[in-house]
Amino acid sequence: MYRSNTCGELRAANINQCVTLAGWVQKVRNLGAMTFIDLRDRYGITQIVVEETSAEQTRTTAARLGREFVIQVKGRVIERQSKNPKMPTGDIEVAADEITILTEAVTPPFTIEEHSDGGDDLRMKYRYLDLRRPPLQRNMILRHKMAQEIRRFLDSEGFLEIETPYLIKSTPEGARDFVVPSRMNPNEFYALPQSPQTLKQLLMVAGYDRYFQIVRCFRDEDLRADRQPEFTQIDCEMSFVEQDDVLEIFERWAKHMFKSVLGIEFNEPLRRMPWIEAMEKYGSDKPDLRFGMEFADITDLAHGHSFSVFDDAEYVVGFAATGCASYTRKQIDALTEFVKRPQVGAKGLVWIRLEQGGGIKSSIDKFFSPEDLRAIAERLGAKEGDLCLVMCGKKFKVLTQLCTLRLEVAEQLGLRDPKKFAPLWVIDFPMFEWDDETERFYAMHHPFTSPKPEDVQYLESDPARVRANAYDFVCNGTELGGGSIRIHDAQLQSLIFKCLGFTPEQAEAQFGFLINAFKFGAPPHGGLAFGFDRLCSLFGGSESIRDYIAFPKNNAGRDVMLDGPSPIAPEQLEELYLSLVTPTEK
RNA sequence: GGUGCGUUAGUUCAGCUGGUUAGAAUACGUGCCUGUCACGCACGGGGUCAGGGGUUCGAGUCCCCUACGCACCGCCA
Repeated sequence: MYRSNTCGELRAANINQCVTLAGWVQKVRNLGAMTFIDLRDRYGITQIVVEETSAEQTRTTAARLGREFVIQVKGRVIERQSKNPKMPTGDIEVAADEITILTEAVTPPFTIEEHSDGGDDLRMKYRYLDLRRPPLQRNMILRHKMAQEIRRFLDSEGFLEIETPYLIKSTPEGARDFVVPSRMNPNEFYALPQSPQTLKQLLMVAGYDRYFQIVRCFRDEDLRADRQPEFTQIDCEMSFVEQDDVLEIFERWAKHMFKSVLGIEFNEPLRRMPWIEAMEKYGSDKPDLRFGMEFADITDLAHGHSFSVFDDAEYVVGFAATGCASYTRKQIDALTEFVKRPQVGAKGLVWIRLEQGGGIKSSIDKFFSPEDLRAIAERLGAKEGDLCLVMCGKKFKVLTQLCTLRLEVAEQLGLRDPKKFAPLWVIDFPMFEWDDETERFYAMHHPFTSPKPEDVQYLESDPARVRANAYDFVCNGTELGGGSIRIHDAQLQSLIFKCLGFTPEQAEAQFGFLINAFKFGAPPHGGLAFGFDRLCSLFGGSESIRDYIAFPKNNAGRDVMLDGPSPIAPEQLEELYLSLVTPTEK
C-alpha cells in the first residue's frame, strides 16, 4: 500500500493517527535542525516535519530531497505548534518516521505552485507539469463535473448516448476538413467530422428519438483563444419536436448546469431575441446582455443637417455610454483611434456629451443645434452624465463596428464581470448569407436547416428574406451553442440545395446518403450542439478554452509538447500512395 | 493570406538619445539557522542578448530578412 490517505484530507480529528502519504515534494524548508516538506498531490498539500530527534536515516533522506521528487512518508499526525489558517490541512502536520524516495526528479523548468513563474509557451511544452498545478487541476475537475451533470440531466430526460464514427466522408461546404488517407482505398480520403451533423440525423431516421454525445469535432481553420482545431461538442438531436420543444428542454438543461455547477438560479424564462433585434440593438448575433447601452437608429434625425458624413450614410446609429460625459478629450480621442484601427475599420466617431448641470456639447456643434442634439440623445436613451457615441455607414457594417466599441467601453467601465451571467436565446436567424467573393448564398447555419413555413414562398424570389428555424444559445457575448429544426422532406431539401447553388448531381454526390435515407421515413426532427470547452471556460471564468483542455494546441495548431504534426517516413507515404510537394512549389 | 506586440541567465523581466566587464528578482548549488509555510542570512555558479545580414569607429539598443510565441482581422456551413 503506497498511501493510507491523500495530501488533502488530514485534519485535527486525525491527530495521533499513523498514516502513510505519497506525493510530490513541492518545497523543502530546511531550518537547520528541522526540515519542513510541502507534500502535494491533486487533493492538496500536507506539511511533513522532520525533527532533530528523527531517525538518522530519515534526516539524511530529507536532506537529499529536491523539488518534484516523488516520495512516500510514514509518520504520525500531530498538532502544529504554529498553525497555518491559509491551508485546509494547516492545523496538523505529519511527523515523519520514514521517508522513501520513490523517484527522483530534475529541477522543473518553472515553479509548480499555485502561481507559476513560467510563460505560456514553456508551460505548454511541459503541459504535464503545468497540469500538476492547482489552478489547472481545478479546471480539469470542473470539466469532469460538468460532463457528469450533462450526462445526468440528459439521461434523466431519456436521451441515449450513442457514438458516431470519426472516420467519415469529406463535405467541402463549411469549414476545412482534416483528411486522413486510406491505405486500403488508394487515393481516397476519410474526413474527420466537423460535427456529427448528418450522422445524428440518420439516427433520427433510425428511430433513436433522443440522442446525445459529448464528442470531439475537428475543423482545419486558424486558431483563436476560444478556437482549437479539435474541440468538444455536446451534440443533441430529438425527433417529433418543434423549435419550442428544443428550446424548452435545453433551457431547463442550461439552468440545471448553472445551478448544479455554480449554484446560480435563473427563475425567469430566458429571453428569446430575434436575430434582427440582436443586430439592431447590439450589433451582434451574440449580444452581451450583462449591461445595457442599447443602440438606436437615428438615421432620420441625422440626415438633412448639411453634415455630409451623415447625409451620405445609409445608416446612422449610436448608443449612450453610461456616465462617460466625464471622459476627457484624450479619452474620446482614444476611442476614435480605437474604431479607426484596421480591425474595426470605421472612418470616425461622433460624440455628444450631456454634461452635469444640463450643458450639451458635441463634435458636430457646427451642424446641429442643441435641440437637434437633445433629440438624438433622447432617442439613444442618454441621461445627464452620459456620452453618446455615434457612427454611420452601411447598416450591418456600422452595427458590427459599433458593437466592438460598445464592448470596449463596457470593458473600460468594468461591466464585463466574469462572475455575472446573462444567457439568452437568439432566434429567427436568416436562412442564407451572401458571399461577395464567390457570389452565391451560403447556409447561415447548415444546408439541412428548415426555413420558417411562412417564408418558404420567398425561397426562389428573395432568398435573403427567408428566416430559418435556427437558434443560438448565447451568454455574455459568447455563442455557446446553436441548432435548428431540420428539413425532413426530401423535396424541400432539394429546393434548398438548389438555392445554395448545388446541382442535383453535386447534392447527390455529397449528401446522397442522407437524401436517400430520408426516402425511408424521416421523422420531423431538430437539435442543437453546445461548445463544451467554451461552456467550461465561461463557467470557470477564463477567456481561453486552452485552460480547460488537458493537452491543447498552440496558435499555429501545433502540439508543442509532442512536437506534432511531423513528417512521416517515406515507407508510410508510399503505403498511402502519397507524394509530397514542398510549400514553395505550390 | 494580413496586422500589431514580443524574443536578454533555468524562469519572469529591466537595460533610456548606440559608448567600459549586460543587471534585478526568483530558481539552482554550498554553508549557517529549532516552528517555517513567498522562511531568513551569507557566499557561489549561471548569458551565442532567437538566427542571419546591414548601417557605424563602436550594436542587446538602429534598419532589413528569417524563425518562433501571443493577440487580432480574414476564415470558422
